[in-house]
Amino acid sequence: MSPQQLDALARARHLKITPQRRAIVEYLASTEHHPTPEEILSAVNRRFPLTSRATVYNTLSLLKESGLIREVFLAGVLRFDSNLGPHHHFVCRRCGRVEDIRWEAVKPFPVGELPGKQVVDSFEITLRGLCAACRRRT
Amino acid sequence: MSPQQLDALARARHLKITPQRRAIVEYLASTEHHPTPEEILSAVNRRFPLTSRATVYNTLSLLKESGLIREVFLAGVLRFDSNLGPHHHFVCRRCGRVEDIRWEAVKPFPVGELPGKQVVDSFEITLRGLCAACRRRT
DNA sequence: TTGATTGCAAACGGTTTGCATGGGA
DNA sequence: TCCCATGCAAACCGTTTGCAATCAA
Repeated sequence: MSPQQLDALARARHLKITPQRRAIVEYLASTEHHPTPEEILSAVNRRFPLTSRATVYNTLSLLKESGLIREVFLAGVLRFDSNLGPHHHFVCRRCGRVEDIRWEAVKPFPVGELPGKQVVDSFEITLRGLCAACRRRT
Repeated sequence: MSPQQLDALARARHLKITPQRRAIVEYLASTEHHPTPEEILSAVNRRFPLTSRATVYNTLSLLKESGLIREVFLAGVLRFDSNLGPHHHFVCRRCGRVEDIRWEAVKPFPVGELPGKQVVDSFEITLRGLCAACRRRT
């Protein structure tokens, strides 16, 4: 997701580009870390100190509904991911850090029908273990 | 997990077997559905109408710490799974139903080191789509 | 100008905690 | 008897909502 996409979205849906929205979008686009709403709030307020929690939540759900970011629940925590390409997630069981894992690093699972007649249209793999930094620290 | 395991746990850790704990364990052992704490509370209270929310949460964390049940967050909802064997989960995007998927139904992912030097010790696959019942109802 | 967006604060829902009572071992 | 376990209610935490004030278009 990029700030230009925000402009396009604003034009398409007659939305306003406020400083708050711009700051949130820029922050999300700048990090590969998967921030929680609270982290987004404090990151944004470091630059533009008058954004409220409600605005952060509003903007996040707007971006999510427009498909510019993805919502991901990892270990019971709500996070937002601006990497829209297919990838998996790695969660460090020591420090809680979340990292993206290249799609090709994991054998693909064929989307389709399961033995129980369910139709699978998407799936996600969450890997758990120790991140490189925590391994060194062991 | 079985009621006998509860007895063994009680003896090993000097814990008491109360009617509430017994009811919770029996309910968990009886269902393949992945109940939330609230569902467990009302199921248990249908039989033994004086179990409090706090007792349900206490007992669940006790069982979890003893390894008799597994905690699983699916779509932001806390659920408990008494199926301890390796398996995956399917979440129906229409009705929210959660089903176990046989481990062998999905190609295994080799646990080990990733390109980014993370060490993976476990992983979970969450499949999303339509369950058999919702497919028919479409 | 005007309606979308904002900040604030209250409400909310699920989970946790503190504490006095009660009941297994 | 002695604590462990319980019920209750309050506290807590992240998320949502209602509303009057504000500001981008």
